[in-house]
Amino acid sequence: MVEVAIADKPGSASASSQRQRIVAAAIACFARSGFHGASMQAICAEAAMSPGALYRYFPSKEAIISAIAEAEHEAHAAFFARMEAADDPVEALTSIGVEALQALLASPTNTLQVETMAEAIRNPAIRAGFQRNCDEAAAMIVAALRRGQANGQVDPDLDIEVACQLVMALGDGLSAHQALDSGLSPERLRPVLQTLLRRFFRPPSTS
Amino acid sequence: MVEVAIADKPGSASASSQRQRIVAAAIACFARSGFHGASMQAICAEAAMSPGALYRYFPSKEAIISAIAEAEHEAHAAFFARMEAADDPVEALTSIGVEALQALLASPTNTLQVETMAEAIRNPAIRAGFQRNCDEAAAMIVAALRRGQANGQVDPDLDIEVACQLVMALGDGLSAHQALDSGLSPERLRPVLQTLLRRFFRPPSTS
DNA sequence: CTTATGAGAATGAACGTTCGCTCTCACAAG
DNA sequence: CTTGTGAGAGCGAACGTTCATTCTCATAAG
Repeated sequence: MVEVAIADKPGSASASSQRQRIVAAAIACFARSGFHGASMQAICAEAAMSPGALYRYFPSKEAIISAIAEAEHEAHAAFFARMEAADDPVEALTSIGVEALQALLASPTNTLQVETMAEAIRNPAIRAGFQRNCDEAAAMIVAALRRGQANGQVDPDLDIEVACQLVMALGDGLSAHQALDSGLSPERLRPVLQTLLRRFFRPPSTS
Repeated sequence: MVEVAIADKPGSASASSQRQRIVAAAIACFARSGFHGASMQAICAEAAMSPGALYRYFPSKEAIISAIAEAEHEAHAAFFARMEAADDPVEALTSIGVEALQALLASPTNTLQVETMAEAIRNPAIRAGFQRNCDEAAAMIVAALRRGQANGQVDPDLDIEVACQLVMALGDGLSAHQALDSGLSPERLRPVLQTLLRRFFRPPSTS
């Protein structure tokens, strides 16, 4: 599924491409059965690889989980980095939210979001990654909203930090609900989400 | 922790009180280690009961999980039932949201919310319960908001069903975030949440 | 030959669950 | 009152399975 572009070592199959093969297989298995429900044997089968070979590239199951969480972190970061360049933070939040949800719909990682959160509650390594993720995203969103306040695009009386937490919680909640069922199509969601964000963040009409 | 009020059978300890003892112990263990991380031995130890005794009251681990999910369902239903009697659906949503979050903070079930969602992705029985829960809550919220529209308390142009999904996702996201880190105190949250819900749902000011 | 790579059986621990036994106690018989 | 009985409740060792991980050995490349 995921192919590597650059060669790593002149060996038959580069080490990093083997790792990526394992990660892709693990994502498929974890999405199917959860972190604890998927066995290493199943991951080995999915990757067409023996346990001995797999353990040459990852020291433990947890290391694979961490690698996946790290990859998710980078994907998230890419989304939120767009907040930095946005002219209008409110419209940017809407677009990013809808697009992230659309991307999730077409990805095998959609169920892993909830899985990762559940794992983060108990696994300190995952938890640390999750919080770092949250903190980085929050920093970008808060900064963008503060800029918006300075530009008159965002209500200056809002408690921006709490508002940011609310918006991030909304995003995670939406991704969870969407992984579960929710015949909620992005097309139908978009205008309502846009209304919510605009009314929430825009300065009360004094015109 | 949980005491039974009505006698069940003239036996020394009533069957239903034993079940409640097991459920309470299981909640503690699941909150500590997750559904799959907690062993039956650990639940037995927490309940001060042997495996043989425990299996007299529950046929399997999954049955305990289902019983907990069912109990959560009833707790949720109690919250959302208040929507029916509310004069103002927007203010009711705010109060219910803050109170539910406060109740969660003081309860051992706070981390179970995420756990249950993760389990619902894969376990059909849990999933069915979760969806039933969602559907019932959505029905009440939608009905209340429709009444609000008729009374001029809610923007008549809103897509109420989608708006309801958004609000429920927000609630689940908040409970998840609060189980994970929660520098978010209910006192600080309340006014911001109130602002969000009011601005989202109220008719745009035409006064 | 040396070294990196992989296969796959083996390992020991831990799991959910079961089973046979013991204990307790209400109650009837003597 | 004492004794016998039967059933419900509980105990905890043991079972079979599955898991993550490791070990040994074969193979291919340099």
